[in-house]
Amino acid sequence: MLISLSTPFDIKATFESGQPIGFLWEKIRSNPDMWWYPHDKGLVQVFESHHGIGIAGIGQVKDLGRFVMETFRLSDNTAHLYREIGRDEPMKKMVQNDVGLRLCKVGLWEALACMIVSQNNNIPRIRKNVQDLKKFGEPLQVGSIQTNYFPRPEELTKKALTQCSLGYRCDYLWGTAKALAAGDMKGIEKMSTPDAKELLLQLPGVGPKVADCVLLFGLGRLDVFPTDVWIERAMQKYFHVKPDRIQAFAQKRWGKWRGYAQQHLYYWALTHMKRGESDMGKKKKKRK
DNA sequence: TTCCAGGTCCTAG
DNA sequence: CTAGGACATGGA
Repeated sequence: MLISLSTPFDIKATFESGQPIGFLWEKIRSNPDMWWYPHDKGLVQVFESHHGIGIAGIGQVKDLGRFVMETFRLSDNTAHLYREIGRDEPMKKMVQNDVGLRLCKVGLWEALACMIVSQNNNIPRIRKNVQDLKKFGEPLQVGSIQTNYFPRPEELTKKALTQCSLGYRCDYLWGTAKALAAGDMKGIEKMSTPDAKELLLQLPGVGPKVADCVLLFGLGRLDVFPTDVWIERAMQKYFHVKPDRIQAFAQKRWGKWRGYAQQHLYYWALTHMKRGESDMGKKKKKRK
């Protein structure tokens, strides 16, 4: 089964813009423009073809269409929403520069695991940590491809986690896995965004930033604006907004689509800004 | 050797 | 309630 997309889809921007999907999916070494992930009893592949973007189900993949629609949010009217959030500069140029950047949805647990691991960590290592976690999921063989499903919370053990070099995040992830296995997040999908956030904040290792990311990438809520160091720097540089004003500003300017605005701003910062670029003083660490 | 990385937690004031 | 440091790990 093969799906051909007509909407803009930039593989690199989508998978390498710091979203959980880019940490969870695997990239083929010989072809950096091909990515895959286990689904149902087979694999879903995304790749570049002569006609544009192709998405294929390899092996037994029952509901490929629905999975693809949900994961890549293909029913979002991006043309309309980009017009809305891109009314003025500089967001206009940021959105137009990355029109093919898809905001992707993964499972709640997968989003939690990725974002807990991401704190005070760098993107290449986050990816490595998340891929290491897959060693503890069920194996899957499709043709010559050998991979694993991402492990369910109840499949993890404390001992297994300590083998993933997660550092101090290990205890956070273990605590969160136990909470999910115990059903602590039950019903969160149907809750309002503020209520869902309050519930997420109960989990160990989940603060405001991780909670917002989980709301955005794991629950598909667009009415959040996750703010990390990059967003702070970019908001200061491009919008002259100080950290304590970011939330109010984003809500007023980009409204219910601010999750999309955030992702484009983040990717812009990632690809256009240097590390220390900002007029805000950075906090320094001291020796013990 | 020192600094940094899509932050959170804990403590002191 | 707010500010500041600790927290593991590995790459530059």
